[in-house]
Amino acid sequence: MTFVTFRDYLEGVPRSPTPYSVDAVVLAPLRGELAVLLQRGRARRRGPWALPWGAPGARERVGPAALRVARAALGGAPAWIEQVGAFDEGARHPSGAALSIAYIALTTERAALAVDEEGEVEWVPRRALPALPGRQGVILDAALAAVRARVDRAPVAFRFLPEEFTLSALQEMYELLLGRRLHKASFRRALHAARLVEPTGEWRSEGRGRPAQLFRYAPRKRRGGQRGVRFDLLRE
Amino acid sequence: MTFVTFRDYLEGVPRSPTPYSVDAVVLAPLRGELAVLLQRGRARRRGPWALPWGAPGARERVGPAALRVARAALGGAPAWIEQVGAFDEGARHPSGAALSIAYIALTTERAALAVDEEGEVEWVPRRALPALPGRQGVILDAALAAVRARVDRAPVAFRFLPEEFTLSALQEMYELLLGRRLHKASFRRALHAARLVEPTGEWRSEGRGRPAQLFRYAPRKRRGGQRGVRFDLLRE
DNA sequence: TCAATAGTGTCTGTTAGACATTATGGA
DNA sequence: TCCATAATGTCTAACAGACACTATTGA
Repeated sequence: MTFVTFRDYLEGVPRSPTPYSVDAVVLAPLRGELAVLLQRGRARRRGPWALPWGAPGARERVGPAALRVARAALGGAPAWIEQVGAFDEGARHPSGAALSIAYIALTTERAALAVDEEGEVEWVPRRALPALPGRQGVILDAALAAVRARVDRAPVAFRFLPEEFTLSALQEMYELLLGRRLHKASFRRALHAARLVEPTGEWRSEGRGRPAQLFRYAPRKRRGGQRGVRFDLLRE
Repeated sequence: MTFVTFRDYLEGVPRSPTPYSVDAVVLAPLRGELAVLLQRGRARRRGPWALPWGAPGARERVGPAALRVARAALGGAPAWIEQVGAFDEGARHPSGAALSIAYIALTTERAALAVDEEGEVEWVPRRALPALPGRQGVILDAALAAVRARVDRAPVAFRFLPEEFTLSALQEMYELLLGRRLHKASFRRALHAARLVEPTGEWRSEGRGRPAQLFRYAPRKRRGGQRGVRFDLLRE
């Protein structure tokens, strides 16, 4: 590996050199698939694709820095942002940082379609994702695994949907995130039992078929704790 | 201003004040409770209690650094170590680092009892935990929450047990981690259905009562995927 | 013998999944 | 009218939890 000069390093990216970078895995549902927002490699970087990243300012905390990076890539605020972890596997980060803090940022399909893909960024469907070089490949894999793992732990699915949504749209989102089909009646039974949504009172007619009632995310306190131990969820 | 080279930058920066610390939440079952290994505050620190922490060396990666910190506190290797995340909340870390990478380290009761508590460290039961000052309080809370969240996702309970264990011991461990009682027959039914353990063929007689068969952790491939969506696990 | 713990069989209420049916719009 | 989608009711197999019972050791 050839080291560039510190001058190049300073001009290249971070204003005050920080020892760690912040990397954002920006996700959205797009045409029935989960898609990741990738950007063209910056100047002097070979790889054509990279995760959006940045370096926190001297007094900037990593959370706000990640939000800033995601906003810059999206051209607007994501609906949700959450840390995945710290990574220092493999070769150094493109920024030269020894350590990289990874975040997942979620947004709606509507916002995803509004992104200017003529610019530096582009939505890449999960199935067509390139193998990102070095550490960013590890981060991307970990982020996608984290989304899947958190689907039934946190209201991740709702972050991908607009304020008001149909139950069919919600079910499709869960199916997309889980990668398998769900049973309609069971899905709705479990959803209502969990008291996670409430009807808005409005109905939406999209093309043919009976109009669907609109719901919003409105979690209520639940009586009783969970039961049993779900050994069937155990993974190595 | 004279620009140094990137190489100088890399060698220079992380040496004296490291920009990030590594903090270990070392956990073990102890006398029927989950306990955390805390250490007396270092020189020039006021707080009587702190999480074991360290600073990664110039070329040391955070994972090995965390293992080193946990080993030093325990006087031996933990059975398991896993990253929780990166934290920069609140006031600076005792080390002066802006960022702290937190790990959970698990070990058995046997190893916990072998720790020299006359030294700098001491096991503190979960119910008696002091409110750690500043960022370490956040890290401790997050680590305990992470353990609870990962119980039925990863074989966390097994990491707290020796190689060979009785099913009663395993159930007690799950009850300790989940904070609630489990039903014996259901527990065993679910456990065997998940094909996670296999009998060693030996039996252990501890005091009175019928001897218990010993098992080891031996996960086997499971047919069929999980069902349903566990909305009852959803948390804000 | 009793006490204590291990391990298993059976019953029952609950529920996930399957299936069927009704409801309501557009073409 | 037919078709497509929404929404819900009913049936059943599977299962979690409760309970009871047997098994096997030490005191």
